[in-house]
Amino acid sequence: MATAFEKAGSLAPIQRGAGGAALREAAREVFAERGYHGASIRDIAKRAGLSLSALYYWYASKQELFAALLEDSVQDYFETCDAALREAADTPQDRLRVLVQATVDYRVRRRLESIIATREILNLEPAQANRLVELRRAATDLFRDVIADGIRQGVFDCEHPDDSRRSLEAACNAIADWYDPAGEITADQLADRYADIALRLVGYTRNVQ
Amino acid sequence: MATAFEKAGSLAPIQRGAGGAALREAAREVFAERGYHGASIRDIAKRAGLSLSALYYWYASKQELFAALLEDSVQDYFETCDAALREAADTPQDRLRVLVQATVDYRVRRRLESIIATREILNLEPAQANRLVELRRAATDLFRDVIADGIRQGVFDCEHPDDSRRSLEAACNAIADWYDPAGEITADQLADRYADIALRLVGYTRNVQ
Amino acid sequence: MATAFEKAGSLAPIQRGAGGAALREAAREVFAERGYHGASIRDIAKRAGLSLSALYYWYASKQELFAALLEDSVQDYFETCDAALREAADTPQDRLRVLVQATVDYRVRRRLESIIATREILNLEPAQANRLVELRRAATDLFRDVIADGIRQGVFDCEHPDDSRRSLEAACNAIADWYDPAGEITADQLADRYADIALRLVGYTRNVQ
Amino acid sequence: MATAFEKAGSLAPIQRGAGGAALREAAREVFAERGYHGASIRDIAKRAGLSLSALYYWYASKQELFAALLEDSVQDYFETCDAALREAADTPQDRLRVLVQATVDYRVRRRLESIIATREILNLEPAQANRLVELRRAATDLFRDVIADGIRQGVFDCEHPDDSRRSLEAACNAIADWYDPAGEITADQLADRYADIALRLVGYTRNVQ
DNA sequence: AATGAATGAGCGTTCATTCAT
DNA sequence: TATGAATGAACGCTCATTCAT
Repeated sequence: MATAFEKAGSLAPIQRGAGGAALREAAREVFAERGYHGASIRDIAKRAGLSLSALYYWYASKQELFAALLEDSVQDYFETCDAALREAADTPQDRLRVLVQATVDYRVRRRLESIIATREILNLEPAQANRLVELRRAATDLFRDVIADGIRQGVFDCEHPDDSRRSLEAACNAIADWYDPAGEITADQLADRYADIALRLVGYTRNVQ
Repeated sequence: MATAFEKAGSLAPIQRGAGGAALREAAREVFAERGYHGASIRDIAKRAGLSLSALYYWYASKQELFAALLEDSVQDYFETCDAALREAADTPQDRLRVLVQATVDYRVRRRLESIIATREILNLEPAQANRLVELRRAATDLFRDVIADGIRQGVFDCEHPDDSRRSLEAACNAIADWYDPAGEITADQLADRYADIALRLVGYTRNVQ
Repeated sequence: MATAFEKAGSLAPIQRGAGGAALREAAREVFAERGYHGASIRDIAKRAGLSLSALYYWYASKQELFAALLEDSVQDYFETCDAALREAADTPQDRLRVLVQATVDYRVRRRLESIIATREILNLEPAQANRLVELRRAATDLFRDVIADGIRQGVFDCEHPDDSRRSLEAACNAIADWYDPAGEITADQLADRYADIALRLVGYTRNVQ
Repeated sequence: MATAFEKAGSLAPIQRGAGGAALREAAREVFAERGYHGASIRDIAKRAGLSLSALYYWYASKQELFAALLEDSVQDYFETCDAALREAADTPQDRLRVLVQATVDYRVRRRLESIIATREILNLEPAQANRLVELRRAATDLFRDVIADGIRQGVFDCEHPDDSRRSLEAACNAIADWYDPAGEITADQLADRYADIALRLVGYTRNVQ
């Protein structure tokens, strides 16, 4: 059973050598709360229970810490989508369904990083930003391809597929903004609902009506 | 009958004048490009072609300039929605349609403020933030009410109306992020497409199929 | 008559608008005492009787303040030499004599800058450093040319003119390190003595023996 | 008879060892390149191929490493001068000649330390600085005494012996700034030339003309 | 004899803001 | 209506140094 002290979590004294992980965790929270420019490295270090200079032992700069966070998270998203697709049945409707489920899962599981990545990617320095924009575009392409397949096969009815896709991605992104992990809706339930929403958006008619 | 706009109340009219307008215009751009904390009032004053001190003649602080921008923009949104609703036919499907069209129109017309309001509202000081969150909730209520009406009247088929509404609002918000005013899609075309998307999201079947 | 308060000089409150001059004066002293890296801009601002941020109103950076100091001083030296040569009689011995006198005058008159320029020029950023090295080389060329003339005309007897020149310049440079402006030797006396030293170094025999 | 070196006393011998030697070598270079304050012990440790902490095994502080370097070098200078004087003929002109040759030899052989000692002695803490200033004064006395002897014996003709001495020392010091060990002039050649310069400076006429 | 991890003080710089005119 | 000059607080970061192993 967690003691009050353990619940305080990030305020507990950090074990020697565990500074890097504590900093990443603190950075996640502070960047999500205050944004890149609003977050000071003093805040982050303090929340991690470390001195300011310890941050520079683990990361070369605020920017590098920030980039490590996003890189890790976006990579995770892409791999989550990829894995989901590999196990999906080979119909567009099922592939779209698992893609959305993977996305919702990711938005809930890595809620803070999602918020950061959506809101703050412009604050990455060009080199890193390009890498992540590339990865993000690859994820977008997964959606685009599945939708295009569905239309080609006649199972999706959708005059402006890009609008549907953009709406769908925006809807999924927004989950991170309002979802309450302590609330009553489980991630799985939410994933199912958003999969239904997705099929509506692309005009898949058979199992919705 | 009091409109949603009137219910939300109003502030003293924003001070107008050559310098003030130049500052608001510059602030719009700089806040949108770099975010609240990333934007410095030196940048804003310079872009407005004014001295740093002049900014303090027009606005008491960075925060007030920021708030004025958002306030102005959110009021505009309400007026737009209100006007649209007043002229709409009295069916849920038509009311939802004009609501979405008004929203899209606003997102395109006030693109930069939209981006700012979506991304940076956390940087408002509590008093102002509460006002705007209130206004925003009022906007959300317009959608909620219309959707609830449609369901009650049996013209919308929608198991989780809150999810549909949130998806719809997120989709509309996102337009500001990708829409290119110099591109080929006109705001009216886009508004129509998103009205269709809205009706799909709420399960309005008659004039879509 | 100077009051005790006026003597304290740099500690007196600075008149509004006079910050730039006070900063240059303070920088002169602190850079000379502690070197470029040893001098902190907080020290400089404090000695100038200004806040740290005021320094940044007048100069864009520590480096720029430093460069302004050296630029001004080296320029002064070059002009001093040039002016002296224009009024000198046209014999090598007289030209060398006024050149040395001008140099001694400069080393005494701008003692602190001399120390800084000699010791710290490597701490200038390349662009500025190149400019100053160029100016310095021009001054060195004045010496080189005069000595070469004297040898060609047979009035100087000097097997290794570059060694003589380097020794002479080093001797003059060093004056800034030990000269006490409050001591008994006047700058003019010193200039005469060093002119004699110069003529010995180049082997000018007629009026020395 | 106690030599100047013995009079100045000596410190405990510097600790020797692989790591320590590598550190001193690295420190020599880095201090010479960037000055005391501009050199970081991280740079020094890295150039020595050791960890930062290892530096603290060998030296108690940056200051101690710095002092060890200068101490070592100045002691070397004294031994060089002493040895040279012991083998010199007992005339002022020969004693001055070997003193200058020893000095030039030292400036060339210990070029980097020479630069450091000349430029950075102010950065020594008082205790150490006093010791070295004392040693330096002892060196100056060697010159002063020889010159005074020469004047007393009538072989030097020199109205302001202190100016001659200061010029001579400055000229020798400066060698470290421009001498190129890979160039064409050997240290011995240079030593001869500077010995001639010295005799000119003090007005020794017989074997120069 | 050496290391990886951490610290507190201070660095140069920028920030939003205010003062005097 | 504006400006030029100044401020105190905070920023991201580096410093010499120490601790635990």
